[in-house]
Amino acid sequence: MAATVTAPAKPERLPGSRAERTRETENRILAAALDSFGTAGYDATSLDSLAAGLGLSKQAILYHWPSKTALLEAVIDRACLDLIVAFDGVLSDAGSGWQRVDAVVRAVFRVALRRPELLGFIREVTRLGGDASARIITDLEPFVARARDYLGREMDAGRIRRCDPGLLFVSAYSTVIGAATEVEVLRAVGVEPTLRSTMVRRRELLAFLHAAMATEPMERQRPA
Amino acid sequence: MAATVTAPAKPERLPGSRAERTRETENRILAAALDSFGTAGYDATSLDSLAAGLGLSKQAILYHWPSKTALLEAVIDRACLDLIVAFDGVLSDAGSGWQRVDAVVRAVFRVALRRPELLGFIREVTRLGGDASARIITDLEPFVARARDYLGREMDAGRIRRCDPGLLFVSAYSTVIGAATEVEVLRAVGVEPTLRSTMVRRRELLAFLHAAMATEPMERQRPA
DNA sequence: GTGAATGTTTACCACTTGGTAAGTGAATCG
DNA sequence: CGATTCACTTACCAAGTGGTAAACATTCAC
Repeated sequence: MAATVTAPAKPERLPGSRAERTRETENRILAAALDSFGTAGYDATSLDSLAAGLGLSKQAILYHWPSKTALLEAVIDRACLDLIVAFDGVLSDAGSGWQRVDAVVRAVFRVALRRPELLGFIREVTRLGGDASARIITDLEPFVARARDYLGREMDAGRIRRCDPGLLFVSAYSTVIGAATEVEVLRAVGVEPTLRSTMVRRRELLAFLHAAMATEPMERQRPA
Repeated sequence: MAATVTAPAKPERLPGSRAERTRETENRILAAALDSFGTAGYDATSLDSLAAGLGLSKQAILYHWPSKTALLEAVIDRACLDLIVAFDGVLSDAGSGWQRVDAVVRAVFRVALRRPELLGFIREVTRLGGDASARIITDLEPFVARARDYLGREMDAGRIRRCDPGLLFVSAYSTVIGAATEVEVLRAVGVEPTLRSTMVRRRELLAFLHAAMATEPMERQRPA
């Protein structure tokens, strides 16, 4: 017995103007590419599989971007935009002193939990090197500059141990990204990536960072 | 005028027994693969290019290992062996307390300078995930266990801030590996990877780690 | 409604990939 | 010496790669 499907067979027409629909398509492609690039890796992602996952043909992708590397560049810009959006609030209105570092670390872990592919993608791009790395660095430059300036100001205020802001930034960056993304390494030391352990890890990391950077004793954490 | 080449045209026969020569060939393949996997990446390395760089044909490689993944596994074992060799002395006879961490960090930077592809390869394998990650974790397990035990003992002795040894290990691992390998990120903050800056970076990182981990003030560094 | 722009598909291509099959010359062994 | 094993090469293949060309359907502008 043939089931009578209520929904019509072929329409599947999304609402909105043509421009809106194409923008929507491009967004879907960018999101899927970001996900696959960030988890499977750039080389391991073929345009065919990418398109198949979206119910499109490869040439649909190549219509919106002329080549795979052009798509990569678009994904880089998108990822950086997402990052800036995710951190902008935190960097702007979070209080001064250690609260700010605390807020940033929390934001990183939030991103690592909700959008792990985003951090994985950043790491993947820095691994690819070449033009891709250059582009991501350019995109995030104002971001990095703000962080470095902040660290410099906090040092001047005596709240953070004085040292080279750039190098301190790299140390903190590696530590945070590593703790948030090195799932395999965590497994190696017997830490399963559960939600609970992630929270423990974050607290542990904050203690680590505070001990490494701050000069004042850690303030009381915000009440649970 | 044809130059009279003193060396005979075709012999190029390496000395040693047949077994020795094949072992030599396998070592050369493993070294080249480790290098390419660690810098260009596993996916970006084709057996053809690998063989061409060695003056061999691809099938020569497939003679010694039945597939590319089998070669990867062999390279993983080799890389872990190299790592253990590079660190064994340091972990055994280095003094107690903070000197030991100090010695380990120095060893990591030594490796990062002399054999950057080795650390890059470790990172690449943890990125690949799956069986490869499992294998590297198994290979390095005794190593990690020693490090964790050491951290635990130092905590008991009150020389290192008490916390979860596994998580502390991950933090220290990410920080050290990141500082040693994240060249692109370093460039982003304006740190060019020169020898001089590397030494500064190492000192900076040691201060960072010491502040994060130790309970006692840092001892005088060994005289230059 | 008509024609043009737009988004997408089918068809195709040159090239590279990991891997197989068969052959070859030298080293080794009886 | 002769047979065999060994290390390796040439020849080849099916599958997949990024990318091009052209046809097609839909939507928009007029």
